[in-house]
Amino acid sequence: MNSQLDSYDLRLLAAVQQDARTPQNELGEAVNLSTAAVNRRLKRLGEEGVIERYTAVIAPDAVGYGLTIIATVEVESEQIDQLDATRRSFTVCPHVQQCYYTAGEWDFVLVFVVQHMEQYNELTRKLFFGNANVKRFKTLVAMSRDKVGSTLPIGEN
Amino acid sequence: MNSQLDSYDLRLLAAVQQDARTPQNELGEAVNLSTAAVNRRLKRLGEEGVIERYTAVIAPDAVGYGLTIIATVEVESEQIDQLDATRRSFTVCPHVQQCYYTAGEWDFVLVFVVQHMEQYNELTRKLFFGNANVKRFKTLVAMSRDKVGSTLPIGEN
DNA sequence: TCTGAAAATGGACCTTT
DNA sequence: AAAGGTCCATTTTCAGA
Repeated sequence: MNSQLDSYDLRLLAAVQQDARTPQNELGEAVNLSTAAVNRRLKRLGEEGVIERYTAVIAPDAVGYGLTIIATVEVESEQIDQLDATRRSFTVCPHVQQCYYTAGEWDFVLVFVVQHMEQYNELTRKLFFGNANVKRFKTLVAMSRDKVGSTLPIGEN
Repeated sequence: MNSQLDSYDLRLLAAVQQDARTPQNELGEAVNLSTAAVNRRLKRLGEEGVIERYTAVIAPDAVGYGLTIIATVEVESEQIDQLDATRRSFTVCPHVQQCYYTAGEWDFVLVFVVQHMEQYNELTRKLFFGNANVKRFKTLVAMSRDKVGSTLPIGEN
C-alpha cells in the first residue's frame, strides 16, 4: 500500500467513486488516457488498497431499515482489553453501520440502522446496558438523512 | 419506486452490497437463478431505486484525508427557511461526508473528512461561526474509524 | 498504444405459471 | 401478465505484442 497518486489517479478515483460502472473507455476519454492505461491504473489502485472495494449502495427504506440512530457512548475504563472488547462488540453488530472511537466528550460514536425503535431498544440492552464498561450513552434519532455515504472530496481541495 | 422484494432480491442485494463486481453468472449460482434472471432483477432494482448507485470505496488515508471529525450542532431556530438554509450549507460542503438532522440533545450530526485540524478549523469558521443560526456545536475527533460505510444488515435478522 | 481473446452484460425469444 | 430459461449479439475488460 502506497505510492503517490498523480493527477490521473485522482481523477479516476473521483470518477469511480461517483459511479463505479462507468466503462473504462469513457473514463479514458474523460481523463485523456487510453482504455488500457485506465485499466492498468484501476488494477493497481485496487491492489494497493487505494480502492478498498466496489459496492452497491442500497436505499435503506427499500429494505425496511427506515430508522437511523446515532448514539454517543462513554466507557468506564479505557484500559486496552476492556476497550477492545467493547469496540469489538460494537463493530460486529450488523446494525451498527459505523463506529468511531473518539476524543472529546464521548468515547464512541455509533451509527445504527434499524427497522424500528423497538429494535434499537433491544440493541441498547445488549450493547450498552449489558456491558459493564459502558458508563453512559446518549441517543439521537435521525429525522432525516440529508447526506450519507463514504464519499471523499477528491479534487475539491 | 416500490415493490416488495422477494428472497432472491434480498440475496442479490446482500451480495452486490458486499462486492459490486461479482459477475452475474456467479450471483446466479449463489442464489439459484440464471444469469439473465439476475441481470433483469438487478436492472429492475436499479430502476426502482432500491440500488441507488454503484461506487468505489476509497481509502481516506490514501488521498490525504487522514482525519475524521464528528460534530454535533444545535440551531437557534427550527423555522423551515432557516433550517433548510443551514442544512443546505452543510450538505453542499464536500468535506461534510454525512449530515443527519436529529431529534434529541442536538439538531444535526455531521461527519467531516479533512486533511488536518486546520482545515476543520476553517470549516467551523465558515459553517458554524459564520452562521447566525448555529447556536452551539461540539467536536469529537475520531482516533480510529473502527467501522465505516453504508452497509445495511440484509438477511441478518 | 494497439489489437484481440476472454469475460460479462443485456436483449430477443420462447416456455411456464 | 409476470418471471424464468436458453441463446446470441454487443460491450467491456484485460493482457501480450
